[in-house]
Amino acid sequence: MKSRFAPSPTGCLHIGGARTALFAWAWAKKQKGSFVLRIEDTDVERSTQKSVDAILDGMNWLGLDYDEGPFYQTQHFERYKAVIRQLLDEGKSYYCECSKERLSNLREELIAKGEKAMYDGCCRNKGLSFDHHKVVRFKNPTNGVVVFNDAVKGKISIANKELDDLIIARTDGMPTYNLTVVVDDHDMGITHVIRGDDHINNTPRQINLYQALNWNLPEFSHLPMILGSDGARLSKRHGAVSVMAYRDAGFLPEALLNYLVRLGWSHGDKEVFSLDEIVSLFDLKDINKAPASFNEEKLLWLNQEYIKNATPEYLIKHLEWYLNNQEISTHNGPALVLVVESLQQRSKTLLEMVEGLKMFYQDFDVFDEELANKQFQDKVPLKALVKKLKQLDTWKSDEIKIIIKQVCDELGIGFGKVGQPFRLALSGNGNAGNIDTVAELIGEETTLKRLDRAIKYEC
RNA sequence: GUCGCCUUCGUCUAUCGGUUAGGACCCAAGGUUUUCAUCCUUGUAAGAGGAGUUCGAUUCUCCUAGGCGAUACCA
Repeated sequence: MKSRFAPSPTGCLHIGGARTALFAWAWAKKQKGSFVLRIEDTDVERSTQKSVDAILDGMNWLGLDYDEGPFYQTQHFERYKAVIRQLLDEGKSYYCECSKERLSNLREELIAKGEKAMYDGCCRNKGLSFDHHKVVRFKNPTNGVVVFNDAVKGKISIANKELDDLIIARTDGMPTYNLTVVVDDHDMGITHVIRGDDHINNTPRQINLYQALNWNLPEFSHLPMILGSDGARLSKRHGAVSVMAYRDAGFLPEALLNYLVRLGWSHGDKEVFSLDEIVSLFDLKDINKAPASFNEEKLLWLNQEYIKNATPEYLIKHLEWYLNNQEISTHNGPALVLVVESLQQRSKTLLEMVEGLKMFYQDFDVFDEELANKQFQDKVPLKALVKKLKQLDTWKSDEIKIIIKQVCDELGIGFGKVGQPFRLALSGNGNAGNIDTVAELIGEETTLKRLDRAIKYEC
């Protein structure tokens, strides 16, 4: 058994492509088969090396490892030419000299008449010979019905009269998509073609090609599309569509993968799947037929679940990228493991976590004005706090907590009246966890320094 | 326009003819908590519409509507 992911390098790896890759990958792993990565770069006009790299990076970040490839279609030109030659020799294809103008006029005419825009077979029986201005068209059967059993959609049938003679080689000799997929899927021994359902309409054409070549058909699985929140096909205007943009936004790859696998697939009521569980539980028969809308809130929830349950060490591994990016050094400060631990329950993304850990390693310039004017109005609690903290022997969170309580008791005020300004004094923005833990981690010197600054703050 | 595919809470989904139609996200309320967050409890909310088939349809069939896709010398 062998499946493949076959993106065209005309942009980065996007959400939809990643899910297609994930499903093809999961099915191959589940079947103990092989997963192939094939770059479909026959459109040399639009394909770029940058896109190839972006796709590879995305696959790598997601952890979708391939057993074979990456293969590049541009390296298979000779093979495609040979197949086209064979089709021509066997009378299953022909040269066509119709100009693009004639074709577009024809299209307009047909549409105006309310008919389906198709090539009219003008050159089909002309017996034209090779020349550099001609394309090669495949003689699609003119009658009968192509029927195939899609593993997710079920039985699909399209009449041959709805299909025209498709171009398999351009005027410059370059083969086109429908020919190259068939040739490569056959040559590589792909048994399961798993792709987006925008390819359903191409499938009967490809099946006709398989048959003309006397090749065995693979099994087809057409995945429903991923839509944006407005029901339109997911695109840039819905926000981030690139996989790497989610990395940049602080998502863990397994959270994204978990979210993606649940888009169009389910296993009872189970929501959280480890990579191993995805592989062992995945089944093509559980894939939905209907398109699904991308919902970032649920992704965020999953990401938080993963952050909460990960080990600090694992998070640090991922955090390093953001830390380097923002040039944050964590060497002069509390142990990163402890800081990360203190932030795990309160970070939806790694980016939030980075924001939260800054206060332990960097000083801030100003207090949040609105909060400071409120919290630092009354300096008495802070002054009392400082006085007592200075007398502390061991700088430990439980000791600090006791002191805060003492201040509360002495002044006859609630914990919030002391804890809140204390929190703001240390963080600058009020975003911090257990204040005693934070104070312990931040250290005596810095804590007292920041408290002093808070006391001097002029409302 | 034509062809194809699709249609359960706002969103992701369960249900393989008989259920008070279940779970998750979101939202709301309450509890725990030193704010927030976490955690716990509870709540709101769905079978596109219409015909059949059947003792019984969310589930099977057909029609309509809507959505998406394809109609490229893109993939």
